[in-house]
Amino acid sequence: MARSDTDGKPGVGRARTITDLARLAGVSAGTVSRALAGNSLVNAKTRDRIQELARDHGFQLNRVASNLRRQKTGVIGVVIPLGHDRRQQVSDTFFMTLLGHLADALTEEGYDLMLRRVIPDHDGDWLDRFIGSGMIDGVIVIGQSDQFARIEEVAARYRPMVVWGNREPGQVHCAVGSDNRLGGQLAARRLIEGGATHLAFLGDPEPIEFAARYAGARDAAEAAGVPIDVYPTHLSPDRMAGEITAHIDTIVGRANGIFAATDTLAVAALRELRERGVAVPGRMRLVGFDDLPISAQTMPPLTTVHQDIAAGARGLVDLLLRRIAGEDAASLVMPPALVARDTA
Amino acid sequence: MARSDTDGKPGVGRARTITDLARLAGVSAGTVSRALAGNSLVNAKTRDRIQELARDHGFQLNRVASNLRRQKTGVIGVVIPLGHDRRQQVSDTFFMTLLGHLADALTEEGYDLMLRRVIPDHDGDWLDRFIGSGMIDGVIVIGQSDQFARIEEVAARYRPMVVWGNREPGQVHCAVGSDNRLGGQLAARRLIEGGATHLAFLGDPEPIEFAARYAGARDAAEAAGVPIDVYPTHLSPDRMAGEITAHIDTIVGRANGIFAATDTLAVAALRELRERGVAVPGRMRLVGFDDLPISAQTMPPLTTVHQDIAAGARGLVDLLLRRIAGEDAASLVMPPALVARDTA
DNA sequence: CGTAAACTTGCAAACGATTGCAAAACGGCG
DNA sequence: CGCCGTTTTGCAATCGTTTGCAAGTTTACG
Repeated sequence: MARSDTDGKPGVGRARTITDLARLAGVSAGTVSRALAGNSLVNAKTRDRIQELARDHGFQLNRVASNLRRQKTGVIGVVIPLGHDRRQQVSDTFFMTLLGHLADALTEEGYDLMLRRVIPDHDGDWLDRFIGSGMIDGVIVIGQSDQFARIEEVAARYRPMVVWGNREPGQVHCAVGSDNRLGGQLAARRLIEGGATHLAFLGDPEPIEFAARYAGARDAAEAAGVPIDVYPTHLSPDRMAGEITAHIDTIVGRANGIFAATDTLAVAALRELRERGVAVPGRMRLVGFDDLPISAQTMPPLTTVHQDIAAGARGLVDLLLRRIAGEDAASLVMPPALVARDTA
Repeated sequence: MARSDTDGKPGVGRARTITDLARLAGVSAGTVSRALAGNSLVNAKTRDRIQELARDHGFQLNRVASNLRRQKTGVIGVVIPLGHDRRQQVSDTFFMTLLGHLADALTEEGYDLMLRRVIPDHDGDWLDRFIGSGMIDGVIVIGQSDQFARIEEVAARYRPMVVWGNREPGQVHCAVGSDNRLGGQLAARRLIEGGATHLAFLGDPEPIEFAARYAGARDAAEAAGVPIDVYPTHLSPDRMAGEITAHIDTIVGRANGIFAATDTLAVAALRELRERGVAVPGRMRLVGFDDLPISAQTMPPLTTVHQDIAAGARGLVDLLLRRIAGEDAASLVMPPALVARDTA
């Protein structure tokens, strides 16, 4: 890679390596390294002189070499496993928002973020490969997808890992997530208290998080002696719309309360209902899950179960850093909260 | 880091370095390296034997060492500069969606993605520091923010960089983005053709992309002899709501057509209007920009200017890879398209 | 002025993989 | 069996920093 020698300030070439800088300063490479690190072992005057020299020559430490030598990278891996047919998950608003907050929290702590999207079906080794690369100091897994078993297996021998998702009794891996079951209970209870006598669960009950939401809703429904039906619906934008359209007439015929596994689904359902002239919440009550930014903007504003995404991100980062430090941090389950707006 | 020697298959320890593997196979490290790389210089039988050994011992190549030696990392940096008071940009839906598609496109090409969020005001050296770290083979800058000059300066000496944003005449850096000015024209023309006689531009006209959208709208407004006022509004969720509430009464009093710089703003405005009982599009016409997934879900569905985000991401990646390969790829300006829904 | 203690510096060995070059092994053929 | 041309392999240098250790330089103080 050719590089002009006359960039930067006039008459001042760029210094590429610490050795270049050492030559310029008339000291050894070791001293330069210590000077740049602010190591107190080096004479204050020399240190300042070298740091100034580094600035003047636009010197940037080669972090790859540094990482190799120190066996630490200052990079946290964030991996999103895409289970079967959940292709679009990466652009799912919830995950994207979580990712944004993760970026914020990690930046705050001086870490870089390496994002990797994997399809476990194509690459059974996805977690080991990431961890073994030596490029990251720890890993955050966003969503358990259908990889619960593999995550457990890896967790048994690799400490610096935390997972966004559900916590099962007796599970090994450190997870951060909402109490999905409780959230489901809150949602269903709200619908029932508002007068709903027949519930519909809108969403794919396969993924473990959604399964928990459904289980919670069923808890509440059974306690109140109210029936609840499942209407499986995918999250990917291309399939979602059609599936909801297909479901909605049946739902309107049978139920008077909908619990959507996600606000994304709830918003779409709300639109379908209003297009058909079904009064919300008059004729049909509706509760979502997530409390995305859009949810306050619908007409009428959506009643939903709030997850504090920013707090979740901070929790993930906090636990991970503690595990990197060797501490044996435990899982974190965050209580969801019902946000009562106007759809239920 | 202590590591048990009995992980994996029974009786089979883990091999950490290529040298471990070499010892096990009874060959030299060089041969193992070549075998794993599938290099034809090594005997086919030896190669297979070594690869099997690697599998059995759960061997993972240390990519940090490999990167250092090869002077290539297989990682692309994605950096989001947050200009003054655009703190929340990272969680802005548009950027998040773009990021998701970038992750897809880069994964497709076998690259990893390193995400970095920077605040240029706090760190004037943000671009050089990222580039000089040696950790990335190229960089994608998401949004020019108020850093146009610095990006230009860096582009003059660093090739593998592409930027999402506006293209100015004579600009050095390689950009991919929509023709914002044309988009603005489309929006304003639509409002005017629908009968609007006084326009309002909702959004911060400072960032260069938004400035271009406003300029386009003014082109169309002037051509039609229609006045257009600017109502500066920030994008960060905490400030946005209040500012829009403050603006909306004035707007309703003076104008009958709103061009919002972003769908996010449009959706919020739509809500305010409906809350006040202002008929849309009857009394007030409204056009947004971006065509986010939500925009089709509002009531009534939002008329907006569509940007093909997925295509943009592919364009960014494609151009970057060509530049990494040494080609001198030029900027890409994508035509926006008006999506006529029901608000104008 | 001598000596011990306290600072500074340089040297050289890592970190783990890749690769040019030379040596060794192999196969074919006269 | 000897020689030559191919394959295969090993050796050792290299990528750029960091850091333990030893050597060199000051400083302090009796």
